[in-house]
Amino acid sequence: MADTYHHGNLRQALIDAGIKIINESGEENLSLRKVAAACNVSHAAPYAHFKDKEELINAIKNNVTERFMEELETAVNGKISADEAIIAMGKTYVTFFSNNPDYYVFLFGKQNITAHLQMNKEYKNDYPPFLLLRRMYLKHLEESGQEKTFEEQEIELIKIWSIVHGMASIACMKGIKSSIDWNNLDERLLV
Amino acid sequence: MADTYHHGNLRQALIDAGIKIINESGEENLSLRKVAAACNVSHAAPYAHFKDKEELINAIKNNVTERFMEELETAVNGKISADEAIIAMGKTYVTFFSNNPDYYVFLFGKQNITAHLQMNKEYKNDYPPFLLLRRMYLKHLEESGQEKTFEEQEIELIKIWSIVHGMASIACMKGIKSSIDWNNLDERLLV
DNA sequence: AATCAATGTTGACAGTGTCAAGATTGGAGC
DNA sequence: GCTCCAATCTTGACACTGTCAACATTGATT
Repeated sequence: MADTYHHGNLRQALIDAGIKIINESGEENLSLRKVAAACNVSHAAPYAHFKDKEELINAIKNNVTERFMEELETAVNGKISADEAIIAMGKTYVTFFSNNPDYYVFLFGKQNITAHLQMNKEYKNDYPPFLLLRRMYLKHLEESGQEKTFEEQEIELIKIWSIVHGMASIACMKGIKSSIDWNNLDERLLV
Repeated sequence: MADTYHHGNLRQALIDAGIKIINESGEENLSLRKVAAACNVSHAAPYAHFKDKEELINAIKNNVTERFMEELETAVNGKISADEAIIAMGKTYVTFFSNNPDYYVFLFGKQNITAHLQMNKEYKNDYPPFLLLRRMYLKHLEESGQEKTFEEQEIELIKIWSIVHGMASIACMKGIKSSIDWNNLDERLLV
């Protein structure tokens, strides 16, 4: 038990402990009771901060997504053209999950992203990485002087994202990461 | 309890019951005890046929993969050129998982495909859909008179597969299925 | 007919998510 | 300072899970 009855910032401590457990032994090893124990707190204490096990997991997802977004934004910053920025995003996307396959499975594994967004209360508008991609894509259209309907834009966006997402998915698999680099990514992203 | 002490073909019955449960209420609702109960059999009976819960799940995966392969092969059969066949495969791939999002999450959700292959004892060589794609791709190279090293082939193959896999992944998400058709799939698959 | 390996049952164990009831606390208002 | 309340945490319980060991039943082989 902790020195004080009240922990201070148990909510964030639970999230951090959860991430640590996932990194060390995978999501299947994450239990509310272990997370609580890691924070020196009784097994039902998390229920003061999270309605569910699911709600804790979503909080962790948001936390990981924030770290991901930081990398994406540094990759995009400094790039002059939108085309460069999109390619850089794609590479960062793939690299990030290559380096953290646990995160990939954790984020996209059990439930699809749409479901994740629905659960997500803090990010009520959209999935942040996707928003960033849309911004860059609109810039790309502008720079290349193309005109597209909203519908066309959305479809093209989803396709670009599908490709990057699929590549990341594959890149996470064992053995592939080392033997492949996505150097002609641009040929496929911007047709 | 069943009429007879010995069930007859409990192994397959367990697999079928497992698939039914997954379709009706998702994988998170699948437990050994429920599967056993669905077969009118005691809670420990599955252990005569599967070492683990994981081993039952892998058996179910193989079963679903077989059904998937049947659709892929009918899609490919009858196509004259390899290019047509590859596009048809891609569309079937996306359509199959659009129609069965539960299967997608189940097959590719928790563990990546490589891990799935390692667990898989019956299909010791490779993942069948990937083998089919490789056959078609080699035919494509032949037909278009291209020469590539083995290394180049493998990389290109993985990239094609990444794209299709990513598209299927996206297509599984709610709302997207209806508003998008991958009609210019060919522009991306065979660069 | 006897025997054995395969198959199925029963009972137990530790671990899980969840809830209800109560204990402890910091802080707002007096 | 004191009271009181809402937030936080503990304790104890419940049903459910995967897994194992010990035992029961069976079909097939010898």
